[in-house]
Order: sequence, then structure tokens, then C-alpha cells
Amino acid sequence: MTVALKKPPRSARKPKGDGHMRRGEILAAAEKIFIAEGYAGATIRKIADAVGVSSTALYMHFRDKDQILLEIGKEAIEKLLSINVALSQEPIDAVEKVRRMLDAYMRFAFENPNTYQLVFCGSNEAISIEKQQAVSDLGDRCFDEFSGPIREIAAAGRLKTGTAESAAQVLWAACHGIVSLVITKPSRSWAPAEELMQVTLDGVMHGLIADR
Amino acid sequence: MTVALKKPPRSARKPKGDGHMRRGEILAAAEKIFIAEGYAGATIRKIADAVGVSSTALYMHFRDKDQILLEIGKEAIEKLLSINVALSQEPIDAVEKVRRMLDAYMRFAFENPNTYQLVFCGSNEAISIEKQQAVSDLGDRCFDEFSGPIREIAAAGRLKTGTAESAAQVLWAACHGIVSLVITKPSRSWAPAEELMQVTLDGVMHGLIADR
DNA sequence: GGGCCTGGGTGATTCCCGTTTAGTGTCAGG
DNA sequence: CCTGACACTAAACGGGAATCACCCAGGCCC
Repeated sequence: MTVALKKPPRSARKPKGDGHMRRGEILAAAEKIFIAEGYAGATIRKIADAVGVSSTALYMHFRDKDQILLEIGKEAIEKLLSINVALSQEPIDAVEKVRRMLDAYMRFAFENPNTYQLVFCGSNEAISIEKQQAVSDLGDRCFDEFSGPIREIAAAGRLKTGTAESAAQVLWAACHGIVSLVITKPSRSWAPAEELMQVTLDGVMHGLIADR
Repeated sequence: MTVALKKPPRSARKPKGDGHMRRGEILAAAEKIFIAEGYAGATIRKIADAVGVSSTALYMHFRDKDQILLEIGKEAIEKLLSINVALSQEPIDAVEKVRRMLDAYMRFAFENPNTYQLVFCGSNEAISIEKQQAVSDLGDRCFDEFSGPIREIAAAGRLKTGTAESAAQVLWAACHGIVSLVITKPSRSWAPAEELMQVTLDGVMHGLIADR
């Protein structure tokens, strides 16, 4: 009474997947779904179906759902970090560095809205602080890279208000504010994104940093 | 808890019955739980238990969970709106109005973090745009109240950059940025909230609005 | 009074979700 | 030829939101 092939709809199931290969497949599928449908839309079952394995199989490679999606976030932040590292090594004025970093940050957010939300908007409320550690650490390094030039500017006495610490946080927050609002409230009528970025950048830079 | 809230059949004839009472009870219980445990923590079952009623009963008074919580958000925004209305009628400089509105906004956020997140952080991404309409409309009126003074400032030619529309959005966003980051990422080491508010306000006001 | 509608309320049920358990088949190596 | 690790699976669990098919008390109108 062997039950032969009772599940035809499992299309082209991959019989073998050795080790880290499968892990990559899962991440790729998860990313695609997550980008298209957001955190809640990217369910374990959907991801598993896309890969062509059972939902249980995902737990071979990841501790839980959050870890899968945070891994995606991690990779995204790594891109951001590399941009910041590259910029911080260019031979340009610290103020210009700051401006370009913030500009890159906002563009990144607009280009990867779901990923941005996952990492920076506490979007899902349920991911414990512990689980976020890896991503959080990367975020810190990102922020460190950014606050380097700010400290330079502060040391040069060109900060109009606040300390290097608070100024860096406020600059970052202003950019986060505009992108997060536009991303999470797309139904509101916003000025064009380019204009919003420009005004944010101009306003906040001139407001916090003295012209030479 | 004994069933003490039984209604004696007084009130000969009420067109809508005592539906208001239950509705109010539900909202009160929901708000308490929601403030303490956030969106995910405030489950239908918990709210129903707190009221002393079956979970199904909540659907007599509200279409779904989101509507309950958005109702809470609505009440919160109404407070914010009344602050803005009051400020906009005071006989003070438009710039001062803007400053005080933003200050009140940030303080409101810090004092009601869960409510703020619910309404302004798209925190759960699952609430459809339609459902948010009521809250969204209130938010719009709030924003209108805020952009009145901004338009005055723009008309007086005191806007350093952007239009009245984009400047208002950017000012709002800067304040949203700092409070939303501090609220949703409490594990990061932040400068004191007072300092962050001060620096944000100073920076963004000086950056966008010309001194007289 | 007797029928009848109405509206708040209920327990059981449905459908997903993330996650766990108990296994199955395969294969490398001693 | 056994053994154990490995990649994987079906089935189930517990808990969410939401719906279903009912109850039952009261007001209304002959």
C-alpha cells in the first residue's frame, strides 16, 4: 500500500540541496517575496513554496522567520555601510561627506522601501532586541562612519547647536523622518521626493552647520 | 471578576440601546492594554476578557481589531489637533507658532509612544489604507493647522528653501524622525530627549526659515 | 396575552500563522 | 552491514482574527 506521489502539485521539487546552497536559495526567495509584499506578506509557507520545499525545511537553515528577514536586512545595511566607508575615504570636505552620506541614505530608503522599513521602522513590533543584534551592530558601524565627519565638523567649531553626538543623531533622524513618512504613508500627497530630499538636506545642513 | 456591570432595564426607550456603554467600555479596556503592550499585545481575546465578554462581542461594535485601535488613535490625534488649533489662534508670530506646534508634537509622541507608533509609524503595515481613512483625515486637519503659519511665513518671503508645501512636510518629518527613532529603537544610546528636541527644533527652524 | 422582529451575546468553527515533533530516506565511513 | 549525520517531510499544536449558526430577552403591534 505504498502511497506513490500523492502530492503532484509540489512542482519540480528539488531532491537535493547541499548545505549552504539551499540557504542561499531560501534567502533569495524570501527577499523577492519580502520586497514585493512586506514583512507580514512574506510568510514561512510562501517562502518554502517558492523554494520548492516544505515549510519545516526553513528551520534547518534558520532559527525562525525573523532571522531570515533580518539576514536580508543585514545584507542591505552592508551595502549602505560600504557606501559610507567609500565616501568617508574620499578626499573631500567633511561637510560634503555628510551631505553625500545622507543623500545616499535617503536614496537607498526610497529604492528599498520594505527593507528600509524592516530595519529602521521597528515596523513589526515583534522582533526582540536580541534577535536584532546582528543588524543593530551593523547599523552602529554605519552610524559611526557617519558621525566621523560630524566630529570633525564639531572639532572645527562649526556646529551651530548641540554636540557632535546629538547633531549626528538629529541629522540622521531628519532624513529618516522624511523617508519613513513617505514610505509608510503613501496615500498622503507629498511633494516630489527629489524636492523633499533637497529641502531636508539643505535645511538641516544649514541649520546645524555653520558655513565656513 | 463578578458580573456587576449588568444593566437594570431602566431607560424606557433608547433609539440606540445601550450600545454606547459597551463600546466605551471596550475602548477603555483596549486602550489600557494597548498602551501597556502595544499593537500585537492587544489581542481581541485579551480585550474581550478585560471587558468580561466573549471575543465575538467586540465585532458587534467594531468591524475588526484595527478599527478598535484606530479609534484610540483617533482620540489621541484629536488632542493633538486641539493643541494646534489653540496655538494657531494665539496672537503670536507665525514662526513662534510653528515652533510651539512642533514642540508639542514631539512631547506628545514621547508621552504616548505606543499610540504615536500606531498612528504615525505605519507600525504594522497591515492596516489597509481604507481603514485608516478616519484617522488619516484627522491627521490632515492637524497638518493643515500646522501649515497655515508656514504659508504665512512663505508669503512673507522668509522661506530659505522649498515651497510652503515641502517646507511644512520637511519640518514635520524632522520632528517625526527623531521621535520615531527614539521610540522604536530604545536600545540605541541616544542623547537626552530634551537635547534632541531642542537641537532638532533649532536646527530645522534656522535651516528653513530666515531670521527677520 | 401571542406572535414577531431586533440586537447584543455566545460557543463552535474556519482559516492562517509560526513553530514543533516524530519520523523517512539517503549516504559516507568505519 | 551497520551507524549516525543530514536534508527533508507530514502532521500537528497553539494561538491569532474573523465568521457562523444559533440563543434569548425585550419592545411592539395586533
